[in-house]
This record gives sequence, structure tokens and C-alpha cells, in this order.
Amino acid sequence: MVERMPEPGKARAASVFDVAKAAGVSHQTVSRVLNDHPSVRPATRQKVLDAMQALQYRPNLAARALVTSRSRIIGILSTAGGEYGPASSVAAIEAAARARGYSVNIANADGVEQASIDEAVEHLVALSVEGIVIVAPQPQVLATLAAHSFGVPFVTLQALERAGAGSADAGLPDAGVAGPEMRTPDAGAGDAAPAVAVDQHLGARLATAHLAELGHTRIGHLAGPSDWIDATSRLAGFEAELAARGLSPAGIAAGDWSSDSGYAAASAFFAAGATAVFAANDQMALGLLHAAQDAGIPVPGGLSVVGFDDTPEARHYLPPLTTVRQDFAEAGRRALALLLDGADAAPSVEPVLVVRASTAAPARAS
Amino acid sequence: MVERMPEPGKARAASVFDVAKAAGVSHQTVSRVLNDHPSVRPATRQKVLDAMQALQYRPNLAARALVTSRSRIIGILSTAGGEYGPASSVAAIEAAARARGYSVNIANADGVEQASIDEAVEHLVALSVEGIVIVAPQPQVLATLAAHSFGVPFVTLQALERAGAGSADAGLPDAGVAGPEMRTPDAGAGDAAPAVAVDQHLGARLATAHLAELGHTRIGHLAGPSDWIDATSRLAGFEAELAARGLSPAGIAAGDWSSDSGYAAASAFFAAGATAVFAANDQMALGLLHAAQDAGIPVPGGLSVVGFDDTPEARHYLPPLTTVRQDFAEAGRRALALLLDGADAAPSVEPVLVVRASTAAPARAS
DNA sequence: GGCTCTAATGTGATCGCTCACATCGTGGCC
DNA sequence: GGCCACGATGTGAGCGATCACATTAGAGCC
Repeated sequence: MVERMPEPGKARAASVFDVAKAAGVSHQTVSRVLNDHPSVRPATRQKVLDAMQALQYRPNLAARALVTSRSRIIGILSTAGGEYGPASSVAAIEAAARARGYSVNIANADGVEQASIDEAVEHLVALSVEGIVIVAPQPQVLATLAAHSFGVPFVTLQALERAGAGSADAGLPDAGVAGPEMRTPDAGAGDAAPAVAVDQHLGARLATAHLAELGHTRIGHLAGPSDWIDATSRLAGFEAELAARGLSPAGIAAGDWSSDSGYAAASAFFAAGATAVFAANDQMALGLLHAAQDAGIPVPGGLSVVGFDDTPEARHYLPPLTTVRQDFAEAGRRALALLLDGADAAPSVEPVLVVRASTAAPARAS
Repeated sequence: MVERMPEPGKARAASVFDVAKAAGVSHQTVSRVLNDHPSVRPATRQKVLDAMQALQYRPNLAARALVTSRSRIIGILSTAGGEYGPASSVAAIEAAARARGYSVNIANADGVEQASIDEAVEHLVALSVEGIVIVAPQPQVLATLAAHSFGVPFVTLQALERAGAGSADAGLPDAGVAGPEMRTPDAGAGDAAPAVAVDQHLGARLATAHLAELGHTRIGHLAGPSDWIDATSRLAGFEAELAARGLSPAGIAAGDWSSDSGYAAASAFFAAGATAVFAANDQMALGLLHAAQDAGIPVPGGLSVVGFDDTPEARHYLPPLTTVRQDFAEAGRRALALLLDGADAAPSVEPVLVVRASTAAPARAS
């Protein structure tokens, strides 16, 4: 067995004390420089900075977190696996968080199973994240968070039916004014999560209205899974718009967001004689396009299709897809702002209808 | 100003000492239970566990990291924004890491700009991650990591031309055997990152061979950005397969992975008289399909198209896309295994060709 | 000049945990 | 019976930062 010396030199990374010694000041002055405290003479500050540079000093975040009780970590809870929308939002959240000095820890729940969600939440809480952004919320997720009621503020990216109280308290204190007592809001506050979302309801109405104004009267809806808030919002918007126009839906089916499910659901709409279908996302719309093709139904001649999201590929589908654009990145940024700054951040993002070639007037309408 | 009492009750979360007192043991015994040290009598262990439960004790990870010098955090460096492949891999890495008791911190570099990459890397290093998985590596990223040569082991998900030495040392020590000296391998080791990848080269050969065997002789390649390792590997595979068959490329263009760029590049292939194009990913292939449609060229009658990745949507493109399937999730898992367990983990994932309707024999070939 | 006030810096304690080492019993062995 | 080894537990130190509280040195004013 080889005896190994502990390398008497610089075995350990430099600490504030090493820097202090090198700069000829006290460790506390080094700390002041680190946190740019005002009462440090410029000359002194420079000496310290030089010493840091020379020693390749890196502050130890664990030590800081220990004493300040602030981890400076934001958790992201996602149930998505690789879809465009959530992934875009996550990237935007991460960028925004980093710009504000936070790190981002992700936890993906495998699916909708309660156990998996619980475990992911537990993981984030154990990490003592200072806040959680929920990216693809099913009501279960929110229930879990509310039930445990860890003192961790959280925000959902999608719209929430019950916009509850407590949102004003959910903001994290900003850098300077952190009080230790903010970590124990165990008095049941923060039950409902404030939501920042693209206004799904409005988006769905836009899509539906577009079809109606083209002259369609037999309009179907291909919804997402009923346990997704996004799915129910879009469905509600669809129904509201139809109702406002005195129409009734020509079939409502539910998919699982995938193109496969869109393809599978298509026959139901054909059978119901729908001349137009509003799909709850672009992928499912693509499945519809494919099924229509296979069934010999021309799009938009025999069937108009509208999607939702405006993924980068939607404009290249055949035919290019009419859809509702969501700004996932902006939504992510706002969610973070809401979490960090409190409820005064802008609440939702306006969706826009993008008309392309997958919609047209019905073949032989009135 | 309101005077606020510090709430004499349970202002602070429970610590090992609180648990120790409640269980009637010493703090060290609590620590032993936490780390399931063998020398604790079952009865004692149970007492401690009960006390933890009663006090809702959660270990403070910062404190543990401080004393052990192990953060148990894995960093993911990604340059992708919301694409299917990287996002899938990230999700898989996260799941695998969590299963092994690690947390995952992500840092997205905005683009290819050096500054952005540097900043992301710095961020991860400042967090004292124990290892970095690079998800969408450009050579620049690797150069940055190698140059700084922080003592942080890293692994790339994609194949790397120069498979260098040092991979054997890059593995993290497993739980029990962590020595503090492992954190300063500043002796230039770990220069080249061991790579775990779908064998891009092979995948490209499969795609190209498929076209050649259908009888195509004028085959073009729509590559990805030349500063992506994936792109160059696929290009190399394409060229190798053509060369092996005595063919020369009917045009090579480079896109940026997006459908838009695929659409834009299409005309060059039409002009060059290509009867088949191998696109470096599915999105660009979709752009080609769209452009062919707009140009009145039937697919596959007038042009065969092969993609790469097999995104979930590819089978619903019109026509359904022949492509090369990559198992992103498995690659992610293996990358993590490589990072954690060292070089003996399986090195690459086999891609498979999925033949669908976008390829056929050329119109009037020999 | 002597006083106070503030800016600039230093000293010691502390966060919650693990590590190294000390202590105590108990069983096995000669 | 005495000794040793080992299992089970306790004690104190220290990780690297910040915080609360000294302390010092000028500046401003009467």
C-alpha cells in the first residue's frame, strides 16, 4: 500500500483568512469586500481584490448558506420530459435566476403519480431552496405543496383557477433585507400559488373565434389531459367562445399532448362531421394533419386545424399550422420575478393568433 | 415601527442537537443514524428516528457540504434552449442523479458566445459542483473547461474526436472513499473529456447507406452548425459512407438545427440536382419537406429525405420521416454513470435507422 | 483643545454538521 | 481472573463564511 503524504502545500482552497493574511487585513474586511459593504476604503478593497485574484479565491457557498440561512437556490419542479414549451420556460427561468444571483436546481417528476411528485418536492425542500417554480402543474402538484406546507414560497407557471390570497407574502425579501424569521411562515400562508401564465383562456378563445369567423359551425376540440391546468383552461376558453356565439362543440376528445394521441383521436372528429378542430397544442395538431392526410381529407379544404403554442416547427408543417403563440420564455421570466419580487409583477402574457395555411372557410358553408 | 418579538418558541428549524436531546442521545449518535453508520443499536436508531419525525427534522445540506467538502451537486451545462434531444437528456440525467443522492444544477449558456459559456461554467464551479455534464458541446465549451482546468471532472454527452487520456481519473470516488485530496487535481489531468454518445458517426452512415441502397447516387447533406461536435460527426459519417461506396456528395449545406434553416437551404439541393438529402436532424428535415412541397417536388417521388433523432413528431410529418433514432435518455443516464463511476461505464449508444415514408428509390435511376 | 460622531477596521461567537479521538462496557481468550 | 478487542456511545474541534459588537482614527464643531 502506498503511503501518501497530505501534500503540505496548498492542499485546501483559499479561505477568507488566507485572503485576509495576503492582503494584510482582517477576515471581516474580506467579507465586507465580498458583500460590497460601503465602508471599505477603495485602496483597501483593491488590495483585497488583488489578493483574491492571486489566490484564486472562490467563496464557499455552503459556508455562506449555513450562516445566512439563505441558500440562494431556486427549485424548478417540472413534470415534462422534453417538450418544447416547458423546456423553453426552464431555460428562461434559469437565465433570469442566474442574473439575479440565484442558482437553479431542477427536479423532474416522472409523471403524474403522486409518489413521484412528492419525492421531487421533498428533494427540493431538502435542498432548502428559497422558492419553487412549478413548470407543468397538475392540480395534484399544487395539492402536494399546499398539504405539506413547507415554508417554501412557490409559483406556478400556468394559470390557476383559484387565485388565492397569500400571494403578497410569497415574495422573497430582496438581498439586503433578509430577516431570518421569513423562513418560517408556518402559519398556513401561501396556500394557493400565485400564477403567471400566458392567458390560456384568451388564447383558446382567439383560436375558436378565428374558426367561427371563417364560417365554421361544427368545431371540435382536442384537449390535453384533463388533469393539466393548461388543458382545462384551453378547454374552458373553447367552450366559452362557442357559447358566446351560440354554437355547440362538434366533439371534444382528450389526448396526452403527443402527436400520436392526436392521430388516434382524429377519427372521432371525422365521424362527428367536424369541419374544424382546435387542438390544445401543436403536436396533437400535427397528429390531426397526419390522420386527415391518411383519411384523404384535405386540409384546410375538408378540415381546418388550429394548434396552440407555435413551436418553431409549426410553420413548416404541411400545411403550415395556424396556431396561438405563447411566449414561454417571457412567462418563465415573469414567474421568477413574481417569486422573487412579490405579487406586483405582471401577471400574465398575451397570446397571439398566428394565421397560416391550415385554416380556411368550410367547404360548403352557408 | 412595530417591535417584533423573536417568537421564543421554535423560531429555528430543528438541528442534530435538538434531535439528540429529544432522543436522549448525543448529537454524534444522531449523525451516525443520518449516515447509517453500522455501530448503532437498533433500539437507539429507532429512538433517534422517532425524534426526527417528531421534530420534523431535515438535515442541513449546507452544513454537511461545508464540513465534508462535498456538495453532492452535479452541474449540467447546456447550450440548448428547448430542443427535444437535449431536454430529454437533461431530464434523464436529473432522474439518475437524484436516484444516487445528487442534486442537479443547470446552467444554460445563451449561445455559442465564449463569454456566455464562460459565465455558465464559472457559475457551476462557484457552486462547487462535483462534476459537470455537458449536454450540447461545442468545442469552445470544452476548450473553456480545459483551459480553466478547475479541478472539476466533466463529461460530454456527445462524441468527441480526440478521446484523450485522463478519463480514468475523472470518475468521482464513490460515497465511502472520498479523500479530500481528490478535489485538487490541478496537475493538468482531465484535459479531454470522456464522451458518452450515441454513435453519431454510425448513425450517419446508416442513414446514408439506406439512401445509397435505394439507388440514389446524388445525395446531399444538410449539416448542423460546424462548431457543434454532433454536426461534424454526422457530416463525417455521411462522407465516410459515400466514400466507401465511391460516391461524392451532391451538395453539402449547413443549417442551425432549425426548420427555418432547413427550408432556406433546400433550394441549393434542388439546384444541385440531388435526389436525396440526409438532414442532420429532424427539424431541418421538416424544413426540407416543406420547401419541397412549396417547390412542387414530391417526397419521396422527387426527393428522398432522411432525418436524425427520431423526435416523437417525426412519424407524423408528411410524409412520415425516415430517420435515425437516438436514445437521448439512455445517453444521459450513461453520461452520468461515466461521471460518477469512471471510465468503465458503457461508452456509447447504438443508433437505429427507422424507415418510414420519406424515402424511396429515385424517380428514374438506373 | 476637547468633545462627539461617523467611517473604517478588527475580534469573537456562531451556523449545523462531521471528523478524530476518548470513553465505557462486555464478551472471548489464555 | 485479567487482558484485549471491539461495539456503542460521547466529547470537543473545526469546516468557511457572516453577524454582532468592540475598537480605532479622523473630521467637524464650539
